[in-house]
Amino acid sequence: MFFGRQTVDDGQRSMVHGLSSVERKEKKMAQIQEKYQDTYLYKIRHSAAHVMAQAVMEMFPDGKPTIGPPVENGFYYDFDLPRNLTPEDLEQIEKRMRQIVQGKHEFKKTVISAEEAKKIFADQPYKLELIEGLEKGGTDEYGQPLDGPPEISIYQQDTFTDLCRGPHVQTTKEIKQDAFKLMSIAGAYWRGDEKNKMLQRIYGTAWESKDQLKEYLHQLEEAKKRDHRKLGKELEIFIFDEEVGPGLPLWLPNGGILIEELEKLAKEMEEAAGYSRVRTPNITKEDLFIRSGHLPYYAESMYPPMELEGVKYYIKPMNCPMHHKIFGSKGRSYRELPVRLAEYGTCYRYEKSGELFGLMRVRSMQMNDAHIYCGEDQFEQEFMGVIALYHKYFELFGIDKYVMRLSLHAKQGLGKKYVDNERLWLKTEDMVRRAMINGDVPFVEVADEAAFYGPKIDVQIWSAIGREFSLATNQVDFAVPERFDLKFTNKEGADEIPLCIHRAPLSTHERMVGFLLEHYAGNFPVWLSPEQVRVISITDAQNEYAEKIAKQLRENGIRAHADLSSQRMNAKIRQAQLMKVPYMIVVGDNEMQAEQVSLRVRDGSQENNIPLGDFITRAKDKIVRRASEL
RNA sequence: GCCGACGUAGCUCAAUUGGCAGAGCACCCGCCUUGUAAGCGGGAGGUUACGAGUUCAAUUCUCGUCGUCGGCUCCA
Repeated sequence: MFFGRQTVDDGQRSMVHGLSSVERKEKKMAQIQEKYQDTYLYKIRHSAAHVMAQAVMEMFPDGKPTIGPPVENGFYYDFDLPRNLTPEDLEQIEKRMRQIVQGKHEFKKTVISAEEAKKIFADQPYKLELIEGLEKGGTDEYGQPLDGPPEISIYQQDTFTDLCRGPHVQTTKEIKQDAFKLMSIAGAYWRGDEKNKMLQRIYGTAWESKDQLKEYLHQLEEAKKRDHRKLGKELEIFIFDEEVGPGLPLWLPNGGILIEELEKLAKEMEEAAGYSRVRTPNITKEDLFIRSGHLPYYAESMYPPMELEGVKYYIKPMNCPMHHKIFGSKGRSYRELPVRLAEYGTCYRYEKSGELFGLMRVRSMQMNDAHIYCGEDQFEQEFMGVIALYHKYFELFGIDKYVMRLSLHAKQGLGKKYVDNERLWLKTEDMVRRAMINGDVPFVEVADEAAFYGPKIDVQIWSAIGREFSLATNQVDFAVPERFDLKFTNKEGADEIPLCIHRAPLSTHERMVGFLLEHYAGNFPVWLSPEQVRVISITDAQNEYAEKIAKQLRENGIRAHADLSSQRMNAKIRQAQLMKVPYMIVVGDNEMQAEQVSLRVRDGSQENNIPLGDFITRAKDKIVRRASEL
């Protein structure tokens, strides 16, 4: 299991659906997520956060504590402190925490009134703000919305008192002094709002035993090995260059192959699913984005316009408006619906500098985009057709660690973040919800995550180091087609506005390749491997034979190179293994005389003296089937 | 964008309190001709990210710029 930090305390604003008859991983994940708050581990972590707060407040009596919840794998606490923390401070705090937990101090809960609470925390402005939230009943102590006014309680251990609803362990001694560790210092905005003051956050991890902690730290080390940024460099997939610019990846030849293979896959699948391919320009007049309504919502993350002869042009951050133009370029009958327009569109988004993250978050991207225009009666079938496509891809890649998230609007965002039409929001959200339930696809609902023009299903995945991303997306658009005056003639001969489904099952090339690198830890299946076969000669007496074999493989559509260097065979094999080449063909005098080859597979197994023709048949079969096995 | 840390050869990393910038791998040359994860020797490779400042002297200290990383915010 591997959750993003963000998802853990989402308990109140998310709901889980369609779990009854399905045995997928999401079910387990969702259940674990729901139950986390009832676990002993949760109490340990919550209590460790309080102990940490005590240690920090002893060090900085003038500091102001804010909130400190458990999160996945650990806990954090945010403070407003007179000076910035250093790594040395962290050591001190950790040392002091060990003393405190040894003290076997009891966690004592006291239920109090808002008035009493305000007295106790009179000199703690952040706590007062939380108490007011509790009093009004609008939000809990973490700022999450609540249904009614909750009971207000405090927890005390040793010298430290915190506003808290618990639960906690009995005494500090239950936090094993060798089973927790402070991990990092970070900045975090008060209440997660960038307009607020930036606080100092300390992240820690805590477990039931020393061994569990050790295991967790080991897992972190292992995860770093499959970080796509590290693998991307080692396997020569992509680079970033300072002079080219941040977030603008350069694809090396090996990366180019991955992209070509993904694109080939998408084209095959989309053709089979009845899509038509279109091509659209990378820049467009400002007018297009004014009409689409993107500009007010998106301007900040768009590259600034270039002005020529008094006309402003933007680099496109998305393809939809162009596809809308294609749909609207002629009269449409209900008979030709649904119209499915697909394009691997290249887009540019000016993500803030601090948001960039390897290939997972970039500024130039090639999107597996398509827009489906359909009537309302066709919606469910089309929407579920897209979900089916997702499942086909995920099965092919063996992706099972994901959550489908129904991203909804939030009432307070209407007219700001979201198109101001509550009726259509509720209607389309319900359409998606019903489609998912009818299709028996498990999903979670999360408020305030929709696109500005409609609800969507996002497929959430986690990078090797645990950061959460939307990989694929399937969105409903009930607003923009109207703005483009899109229509079709229905059976009754009247004009009707189509619904639009935006979808990107294979995400962007950037995020998909980043994800796949981590997913396979660089061990791509044969069809995706940039180099499928490396032919290794044992001495240079076989070089000519090796080259002949490589040529023959290439003529059969297999990506093969011969390693004719004068190194020892062992070194050549090592290099091929490090580059994670699935097949190594080894040829020495024996093979050359018998006109055969010896095969070493990436997993270490070997088969000696087989006819080349047999190997070619086998390799081609794996490639054509896009087999996951070697 | 915000808080913090970091930036040394193509890559991974060294360099005691400021005192001539090093190693392994990769690369080039030579030797070796080898049976399933590193054969041996030699050579070349650096304006220590960039720009200022302090100092007799700066990779080392200070400031700025750029970039990367851990988070926050935001997101395909």
